[in-house]
Amino acid sequence: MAVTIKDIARIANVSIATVSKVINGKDSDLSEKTIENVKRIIEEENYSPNSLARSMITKKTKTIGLIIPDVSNPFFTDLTRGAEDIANKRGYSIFYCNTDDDLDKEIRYINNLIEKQVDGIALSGAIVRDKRRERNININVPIVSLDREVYFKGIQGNIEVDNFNGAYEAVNYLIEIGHKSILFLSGQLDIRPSKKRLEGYKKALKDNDIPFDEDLVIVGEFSSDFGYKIMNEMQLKDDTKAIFCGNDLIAIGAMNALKEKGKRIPGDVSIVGFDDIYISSLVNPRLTTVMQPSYDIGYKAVERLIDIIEKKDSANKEVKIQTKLIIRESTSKRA
Amino acid sequence: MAVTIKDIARIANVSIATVSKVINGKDSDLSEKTIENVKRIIEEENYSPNSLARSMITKKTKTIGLIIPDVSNPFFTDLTRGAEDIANKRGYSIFYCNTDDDLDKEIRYINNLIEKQVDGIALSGAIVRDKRRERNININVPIVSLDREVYFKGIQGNIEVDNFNGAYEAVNYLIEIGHKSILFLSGQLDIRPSKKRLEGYKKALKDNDIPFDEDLVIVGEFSSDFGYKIMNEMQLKDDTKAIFCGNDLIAIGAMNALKEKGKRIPGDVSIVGFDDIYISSLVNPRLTTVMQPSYDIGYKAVERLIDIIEKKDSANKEVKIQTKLIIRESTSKRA
DNA sequence: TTGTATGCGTTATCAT
DNA sequence: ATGATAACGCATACAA
Repeated sequence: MAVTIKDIARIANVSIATVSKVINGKDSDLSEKTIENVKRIIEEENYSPNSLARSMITKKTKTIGLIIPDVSNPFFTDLTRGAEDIANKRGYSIFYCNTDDDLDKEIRYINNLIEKQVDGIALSGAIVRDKRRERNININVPIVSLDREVYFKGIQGNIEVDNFNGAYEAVNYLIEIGHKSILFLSGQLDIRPSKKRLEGYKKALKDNDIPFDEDLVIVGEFSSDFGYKIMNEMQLKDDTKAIFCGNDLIAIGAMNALKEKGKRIPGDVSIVGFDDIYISSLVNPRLTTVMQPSYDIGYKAVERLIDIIEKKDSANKEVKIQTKLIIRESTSKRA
Repeated sequence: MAVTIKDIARIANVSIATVSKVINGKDSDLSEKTIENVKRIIEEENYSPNSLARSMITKKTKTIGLIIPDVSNPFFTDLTRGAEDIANKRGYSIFYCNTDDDLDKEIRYINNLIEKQVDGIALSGAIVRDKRRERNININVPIVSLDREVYFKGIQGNIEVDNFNGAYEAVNYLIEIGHKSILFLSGQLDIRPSKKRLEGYKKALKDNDIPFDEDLVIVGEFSSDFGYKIMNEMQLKDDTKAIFCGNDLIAIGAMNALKEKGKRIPGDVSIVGFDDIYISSLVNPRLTTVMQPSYDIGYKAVERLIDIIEKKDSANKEVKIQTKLIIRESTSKRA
């Protein structure tokens, strides 16, 4: 049996109210002597308050849920780390949950988190959504959505990366260095970031008077496998010497396939990724890419969430995060 | 105000005891009619039980803590994923915590988890330990330690990778293909895995009648930076054409530095890593390495922990996990 | 300056 | 077949 506040009270010869007061620092009207005494006994008895009991009364658990598709995806691992850092700094604990982009699993997690009385949820939704179903689900804690679009009732904030502009800059850069025929290897188009990247791609072409060629857009998954396989299967048109990829994994896969085919990068083909995951600067040649500050995204999302929970809620509930084009070695002027 | 069991009872015109019974499936002696009725109202009212209140009574939170140095380290991200998968499968939630290899932070997390009444903790300890201090800390929930050695009282299980054998096989392989002078770029020697790898390295030399040369062991950190910098600073002895690295990040860093210096891999230098993180098969040349099943490690640790919590505790509390040498392209016969 | 009493939402025991 | 009630460990309003 763990020692409780009652035990401390008994041993210290005071009431539990008194003990409670010193535990919570509300000891302004207690005598120095009792405070010291109680503290000593708490120490001696190795007393640790039961936060469940406390939460029953305060209606706060100092706990939040973080729901993401998969930590193994480097983008989300950094995001997860950022989330934990700010949570810890603010005195919150994180329940972390992987949905594998499965909406059912996501909803089960949400229900579980609500039962566990989390103070709020940071959610990066599964790829395929169901507006109808989501709108019927009542979530009674603050949620901030992260990067992806969700339709639950009561979303209280949104952290969004400027994917449009990120893609625009990347493609524009490719055009600047002489490329006109640019292949776009996209991830699933169901999620907003993909749509925005496609829009950015199109806009950059348009602004440079290059006609859009739909054969140059191939939709797959956000994996190196997709990049590798598609580059193995398909034959690049003679004049397309540049590839813009939906993320770095795709880019790295594509790069590997191309290298195996004897193509030189960037000599024969220029490649740009998206994300700037850890390995992109470790790969050979080092990858030119659009950096998304994934750590910051997690950090800011949770910071925002906690602000909402604690009503420190500032004005703007939409946070837009900018990307940055990192030019490394996988791109070069078109010969 | 959230709807409680009381509200359901009132609306259904039954007692809270009855409602509680249907919630928990203990309805063997309730009439079909009331069961259906209560269920319907629970549905209608969107009732969600408060697990805090439940846990106060059952003394179980169905929650465990996972403490690791850093999710961003690819080894730990996979481990974290494995941990979550089994936890979820068994109906548990995970509090996840990063210590940055800081023992103080680790202990703060442990205390916090205990206050939150976790049913158990899976712990991969910080690098630098403090036996004296740890032995004074009383942890009243089951802990299983993961990969690294810790000294808290009440450790109830241990998942350990056979680092000795992993290193032995790797070095032995290098010797088999003709290498005699093998540089060892080790991570911090404070943790047991590093010590074991060093032992394995030495043993392989010994078994092949190669004298141990302490100049060939360099201790740094488990980062690509270390590998990169050390290979930039130092001059390889003429006859050392093989490097065994404490992990893949070191190996990749070293490989990059060497390539920049004009060395060909594996033509001029053979390199072996440790871990088999995701990127090792994406890098060029693809890295020969000692695979640690990091996902399984997390999975089995938490599985073991839950078994202990639920007293399904089978006999052996020590789980030893085997490594596997993955031969890829970064190694070749010595010319 | 300290203590008493109530209640948080549930489960579990024991009546009825 | 159903219900009344104690108990879990704590915070808080109020009394002393």
